[in-house]
Amino acid sequence: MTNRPPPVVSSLQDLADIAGVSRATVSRALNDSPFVNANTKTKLQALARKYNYTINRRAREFRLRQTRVVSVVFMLDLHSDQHPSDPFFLEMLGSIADGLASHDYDLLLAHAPVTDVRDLADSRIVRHADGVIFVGQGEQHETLNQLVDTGRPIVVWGGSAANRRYVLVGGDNAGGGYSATSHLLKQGRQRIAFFGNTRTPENGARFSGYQRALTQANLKSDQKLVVNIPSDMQHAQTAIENLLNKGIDMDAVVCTSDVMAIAAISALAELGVSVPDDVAVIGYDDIRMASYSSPPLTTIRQGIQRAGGVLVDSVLALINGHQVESTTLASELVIRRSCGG
Amino acid sequence: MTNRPPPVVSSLQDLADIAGVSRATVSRALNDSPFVNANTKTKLQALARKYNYTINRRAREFRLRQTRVVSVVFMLDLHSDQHPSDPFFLEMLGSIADGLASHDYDLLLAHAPVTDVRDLADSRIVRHADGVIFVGQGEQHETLNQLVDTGRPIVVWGGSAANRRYVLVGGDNAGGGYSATSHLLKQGRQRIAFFGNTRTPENGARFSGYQRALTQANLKSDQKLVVNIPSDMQHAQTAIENLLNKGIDMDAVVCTSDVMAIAAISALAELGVSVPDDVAVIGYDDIRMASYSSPPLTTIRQGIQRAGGVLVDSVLALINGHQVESTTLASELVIRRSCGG
DNA sequence: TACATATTTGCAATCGATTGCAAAAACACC
DNA sequence: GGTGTTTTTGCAATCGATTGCAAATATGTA
Repeated sequence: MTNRPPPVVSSLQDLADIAGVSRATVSRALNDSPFVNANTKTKLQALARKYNYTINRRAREFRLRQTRVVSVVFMLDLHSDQHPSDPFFLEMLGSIADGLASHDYDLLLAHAPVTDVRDLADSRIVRHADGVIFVGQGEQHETLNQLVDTGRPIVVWGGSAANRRYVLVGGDNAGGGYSATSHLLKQGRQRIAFFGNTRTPENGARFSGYQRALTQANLKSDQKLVVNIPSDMQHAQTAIENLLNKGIDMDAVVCTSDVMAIAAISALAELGVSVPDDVAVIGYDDIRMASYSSPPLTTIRQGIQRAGGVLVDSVLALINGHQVESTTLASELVIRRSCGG
Repeated sequence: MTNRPPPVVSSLQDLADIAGVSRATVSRALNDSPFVNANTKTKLQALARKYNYTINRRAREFRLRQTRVVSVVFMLDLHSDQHPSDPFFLEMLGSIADGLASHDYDLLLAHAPVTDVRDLADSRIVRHADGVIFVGQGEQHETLNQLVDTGRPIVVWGGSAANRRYVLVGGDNAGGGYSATSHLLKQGRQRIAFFGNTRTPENGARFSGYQRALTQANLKSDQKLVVNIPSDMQHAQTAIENLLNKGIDMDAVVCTSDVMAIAAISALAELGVSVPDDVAVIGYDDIRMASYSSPPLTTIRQGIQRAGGVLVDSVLALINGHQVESTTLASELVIRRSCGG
């Protein structure tokens, strides 16, 4: 087929030589500049396709001093020594990846838990990216505030917190906590436990919703039922075991994540407590597995798919120097069998 | 504290000017070259720290024509329209991320399902990275073979397949399928179903192990019990419903992933079938949730943590021009309640 | 045709780090 | 001090794309 010895085209100059124009013109043509004759432009673009040439990204980024990379940092709970294994992260990551890809940005995945702003600001995660998306605030609210002062475009998924200076995207956590709890109350549950690390803004808000629902039902929250633990499976399991061992009366649990709820249900079942008959359990996030667990999980749906898009749009807007407002996405109660649905 | 007006140090030249040497010397000093006087070297390194200067990665990569980036591509099942939500992916990703980070490489996450090699070879995923790790082969064995011919360093997590030319890292799938099945047989189960897409090399091997165990027990595999479906929750659920609706006799299910097993258990429970009393279920991967589901899941453990390290070491060795052997990691049966263990 | 104006194109500097080669400095030894 | 080695350092070219400015070409008008 191809009997022409294929010249190696590895730079604008090569293509310019073939076309008999200057590399400046080729550069402009491929970047769709208005200062190039329309015919020339089409011809050069066709030529680039023909020789399977694409602009050298490294050279371009070097010259333009940009990276076209956005870092994604998952804020791990420092009190939980586990690697992230919550599918919520994966679903969020997928949704962010899609959003970035559709804008031709790359996604740099950060791994390390974050403690010090200085370290962070100097790190590759931040320096080597045009912007950063943080998923969750952990207990690093103030760190994030300081980071925004360095002028870096950053966007955070999480809950609202006092004196916030960074752009926030998040669900309606107070509303979610409220509707979860009041749903259980409507079912006649009275002794409702709350599992989660309330020091994070997201969970703090969910907890306040939980309390509001109790107050509204003329119930007082019982400190013995409020279990302040990292949102992972191990802690949820242990918490159930502790409550049952101590013989604390309880007929429902509100968890701040679906994986906690799933682990709680398993722990209850292992100890012979029936879900939902004896104890109802409700999760948070509506990860895909929520509808496939045993029993299927009642939960608060956060629009994870939409979240990724909003996070990406926000960070790209910041990168392009625009003003960006924080966003709150609606949360929605999804009723399934785990609370007697 | 700092009363000296802080000079902005943004290039080797700036630092060289301050130190009164040439930028060549600074470059060599910061790269720990042996051709620099030890004193000079320490002095310059201290200076760099003091002025909070780090080498401009973009410039360096441009000059060196490397990226220090490794792409990770999750091979999605083309017959499954779902985004990845299997925690196996997340755990694998975390383990790869750690491995790369410890070698100072970045992780570029690829999103799109892959069909055509040409597209892939031209894509940013491949061009913009020094190497690529594929997680799973899907049904793209031949595509991967062709891609390796382009001379790119690629490493694949998966199962062995005929005429393979790429470097493979994987578990002992035939062994895993065999030990899962023979464990069930030892428990007296006779009508054992198999769920999974056997067209992928990994699952093909697991299926062959399943068959070998049956043959060894003088049982013939029943086509009605072999359900060829993508390894996701939706399909597993539907498969259970179909089998039960058709009244097909069965007392156990071997699944090619834990999420399938979890969904199968849920579907069975919803239809009033007890696990493990009526039907035993066994999964694959030993994701963290396996031990927290209801009932806890018997499964085949793949050393996911170790896998990431091996994948990373292999791809970096390829990038550095070394010869690399394929690796098979041991698989291990983990017995929990879901099969009566 | 001559001149003014608008469109296109090319020249050449630039981004910051690396490295082959040559020059300079340090050292060794007589 | 002179000469030969070995260590250090500096010079300057290079990677590939972008862009301000000037030059060239095309177009319009009298």
